[in-house]
Amino acid sequence: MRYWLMKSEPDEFSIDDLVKAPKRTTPWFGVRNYQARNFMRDDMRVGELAFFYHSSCPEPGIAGIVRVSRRAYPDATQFDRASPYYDAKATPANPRWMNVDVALVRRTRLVRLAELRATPGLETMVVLQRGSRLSITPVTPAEWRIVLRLVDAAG
DNA sequence: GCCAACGTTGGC
DNA sequence: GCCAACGTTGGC
Repeated sequence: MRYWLMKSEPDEFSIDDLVKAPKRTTPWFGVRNYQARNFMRDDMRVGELAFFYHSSCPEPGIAGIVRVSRRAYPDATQFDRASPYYDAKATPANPRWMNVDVALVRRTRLVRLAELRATPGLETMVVLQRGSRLSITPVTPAEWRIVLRLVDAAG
């Protein structure tokens, strides 16, 4: 049982979009980085929990908690010529990109990046490392507990 | 808009 | 297989 952090640009898909989504569930489509894909394809299991992180926006930070609700399967957008995520080298017989589905556990208060950085015990959290750009990163159980306390604190 | 950091591409 | 050039990410 592992923990994760998953980045999304709120302009593209925000925690509020997930709240409004059918069954409060979404495919985590559009990942076009092999390392992040491999985490979904090889490691993420139904029931595992992840922080939903807003990136590339005025207030980056953790905005919610989600649960993996379906194991990885081919990302439909790679076959869609109209999609910005279309990949000409991918075919249904030979898909290149995969996604899991995630379901909302709960929206949380926004735990800002600066707050994460200032919190003892999170110094080695992958997402906080210099130059870290990976859109899906593992979170250790210890980090998960620390961030959960932050999430539930008054702020 | 800037730019550091990183990933990918492609010539050789 | 190397590595320079280029493109992308993402905080600021």
